[in-house]
Amino acid sequence: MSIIFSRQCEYALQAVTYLALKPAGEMTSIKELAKKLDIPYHFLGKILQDLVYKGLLMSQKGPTGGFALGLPATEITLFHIVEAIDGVGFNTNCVLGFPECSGKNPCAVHDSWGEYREGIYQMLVKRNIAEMAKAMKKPEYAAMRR
Amino acid sequence: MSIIFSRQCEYALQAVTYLALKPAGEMTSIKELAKKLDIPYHFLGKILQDLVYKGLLMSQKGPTGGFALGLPATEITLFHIVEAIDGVGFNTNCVLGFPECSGKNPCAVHDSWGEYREGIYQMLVKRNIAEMAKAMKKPEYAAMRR
DNA sequence: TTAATTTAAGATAAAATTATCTGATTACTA
DNA sequence: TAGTAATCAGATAATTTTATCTTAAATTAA
Repeated sequence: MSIIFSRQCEYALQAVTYLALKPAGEMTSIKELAKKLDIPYHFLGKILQDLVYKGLLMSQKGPTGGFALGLPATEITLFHIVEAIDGVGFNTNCVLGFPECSGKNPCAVHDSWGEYREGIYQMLVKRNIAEMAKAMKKPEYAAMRR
Repeated sequence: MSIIFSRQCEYALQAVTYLALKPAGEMTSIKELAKKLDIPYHFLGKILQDLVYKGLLMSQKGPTGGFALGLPATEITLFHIVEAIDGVGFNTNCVLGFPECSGKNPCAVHDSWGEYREGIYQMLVKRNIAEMAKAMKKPEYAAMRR
């Protein structure tokens, strides 16, 4: 299957977006996130831990504990999350896997892929979680929030 | 790791390109392909079998046997190979994995991703193996052919 | 016809990713 | 202080992808 981001990364993007829909400062439990977003509980726990470690989220233990954004939603870009979970390998290697392909020795699609790659990169850098959350607020997305 | 095409798919693209560099009608063994392209022998065998089944390659058993293109190199597009190995899932689902995202209920990057996806699709459809092979003929790519 | 060489095919193994289980630690509340 | 609910952390399991092993079947050539 052709894919861009790992499942972990998709889960992370969804969870962080969900958190951005919450009132500032409110903590949300893994339980709620896993249930509403249909993500495996413990797997999600690991991912959130990772995001806390990277500073994108904050967490608190105990009753009333949970997770919340570690930065203002407008300051968390999609790229921050992708980078934290998947790393940035996607903008270095040949898209077709040719080991010899490089700027000096481009394969036949090297240049056009370069443009798309840069465009995608810019998309990730420019779009933040507040924007993602705003799109999710539409009534059609009600399922995500309840 | 962020990735677009599976490793199998990368191997397939490289092997077919290698075959396109050979004189028409000449058979090339898995052994040679695996060695020159540094791809695991038996794994490559499976992939080539698949491509034969899909009609993109032809094969012959016995001494002097091997694999060759099943169509003129100009008629095998990158998309043919990607489709045969990875399927076409990459141009249907939300790039960020949001289950509710669709044309009716777009996530914040739905539209821009749509443009890149279409561009990448066109790139795959328009570029054929003859073009890939031509790029590989440069001296810098000598490693691929010997 | 026999030996050698190659693909075909199925079983198995290894590695990576995804998912689950268990117990420890922390913190709130009654 | 005790109980409860939550994250933290490590081990384990399941699944998928990648890779290997073995044997069979086909084809060529001596």
